[in-house]
Amino acid sequence: MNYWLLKSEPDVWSIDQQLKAGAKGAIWDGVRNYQAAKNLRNMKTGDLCFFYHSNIGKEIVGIVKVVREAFIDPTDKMKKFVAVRVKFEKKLKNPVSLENIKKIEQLKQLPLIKQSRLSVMPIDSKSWKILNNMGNIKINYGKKIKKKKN
DNA sequence: GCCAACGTTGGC
DNA sequence: GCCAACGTTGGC
Repeated sequence: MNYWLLKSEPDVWSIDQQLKAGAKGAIWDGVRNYQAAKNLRNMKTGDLCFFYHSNIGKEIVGIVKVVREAFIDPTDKMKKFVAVRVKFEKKLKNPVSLENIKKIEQLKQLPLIKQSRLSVMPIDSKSWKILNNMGNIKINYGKKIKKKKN
């Protein structure tokens, strides 16, 4: 099983829209970058992907599962690029922000940080675990805790 | 095949 | 809204 990260601008396609798409899932199309497309081609049914909101939010908000492996992107007239189908798996209890990811030494090597424009990327299993923990357990990442007034 | 010009993505 | 970092395109 391999792990991935998919980026989407939430005003174009968000985790909530993915949720509404239900068990059949939705096509992940529109990728027009060879490196990203190569990653799509390497996805296998059952692989898990983080769902990242770019631009607005800049955080990992959930997890989706690959339910159909790469096929010709129906929106690509040239028929050069591929799409996959993914279904909603879950939302993270605490979205993991880019800001916090950057604070973790082991995560600084991720393409998310190093290649900010790549929209489909592999996530090694160690990083996957770290990010999952960050998403499920509330941790204070070096920020001062806001004290309650009164 | 090189590279300048242009277009796009995405963080800030 | 700006701009850095990429990717792509097209003239040569």
